[in-house]
Amino acid sequence: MPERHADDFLESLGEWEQTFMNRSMERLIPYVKEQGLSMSQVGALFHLRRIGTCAISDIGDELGVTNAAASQLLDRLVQQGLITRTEDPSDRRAKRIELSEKGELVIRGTIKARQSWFTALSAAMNPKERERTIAVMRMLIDKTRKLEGSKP
Amino acid sequence: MPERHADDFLESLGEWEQTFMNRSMERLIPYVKEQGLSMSQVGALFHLRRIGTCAISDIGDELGVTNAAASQLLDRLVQQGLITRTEDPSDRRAKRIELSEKGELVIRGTIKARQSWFTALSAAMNPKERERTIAVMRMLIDKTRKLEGSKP
DNA sequence: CTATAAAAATAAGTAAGCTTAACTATTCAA
DNA sequence: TTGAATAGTTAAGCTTACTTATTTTTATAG
Repeated sequence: MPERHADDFLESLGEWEQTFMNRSMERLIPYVKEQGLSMSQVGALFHLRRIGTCAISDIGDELGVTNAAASQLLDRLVQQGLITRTEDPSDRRAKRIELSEKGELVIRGTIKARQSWFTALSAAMNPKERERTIAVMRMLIDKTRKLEGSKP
Repeated sequence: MPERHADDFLESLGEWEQTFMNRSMERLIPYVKEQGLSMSQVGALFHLRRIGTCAISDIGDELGVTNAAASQLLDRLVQQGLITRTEDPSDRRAKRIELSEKGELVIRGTIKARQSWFTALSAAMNPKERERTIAVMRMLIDKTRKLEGSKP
């Protein structure tokens, strides 16, 4: 009955998602707050990091908002020195949005905050368990990236 | 060199987190938008579901905001029929905040949206791989729940 | 060269989400 | 029973995050 296996798979993955998110958010929320940022801003920084240097409208598309909204959001990030906004030399109508060094540091900080509980989890496992987990994680990462419509 | 293993563990878990989040957000963002909700509101609903029936101030603590802010946020959710706010019979100063049926449905919808890519992932795996994944996930869930300061 | 399209910025207006401060209602302890 | 503490709401004011509509600059097709 492979059906059963498939259901168990969805269930355990879903439950893991819940557990994972709860743990990660626990530290992320106060960290973002103390950095004086909003969740939207952090979200935008992450999208930017993922898609790399891009135009204003790309961020808007990504976040599902109008270009006007994206322009304003990014403007606030420029003011905080988290991104740079330069003219695209190949099309002077467009702007190139890029993470600044400070922005990269903030992202690293949020990742660190989110993942701060990883070490405790690691410590609660023996080498064999860690090894099995690494193998499964790598497989999942690989398979997920190969899914249709996958982003780089 | 157990050090090496531990590093690999943190790295693969971190990378999985990134991949996972990207995938989950991709569908969550448009879903939340079309429901006419904000990310904050969805976040509040999830906290409420996790901690169960509670007081206004509990939500405030959870989200790291003042009671006034929590009161206003919850008021908007009451207006949308997503939660109920009733007087606590044992202490009439306090209110009992509870998810409504509609709120529960919205939560299920966001979970479904977030996890919509799970089936494609499952399909990309063979039974043996799924089995190994289930075992690892269950172990991770179990160990994470046992971490110090774990929430119910 | 001109008309049109495209990218971004700006203006004006709205709602959400936050703060502090003041206020109401209730509980509880001296 | 009075007085302090607690739970929540309300008011006023601010910023963020959005919208639509308009404007500016640049690119491109005819």
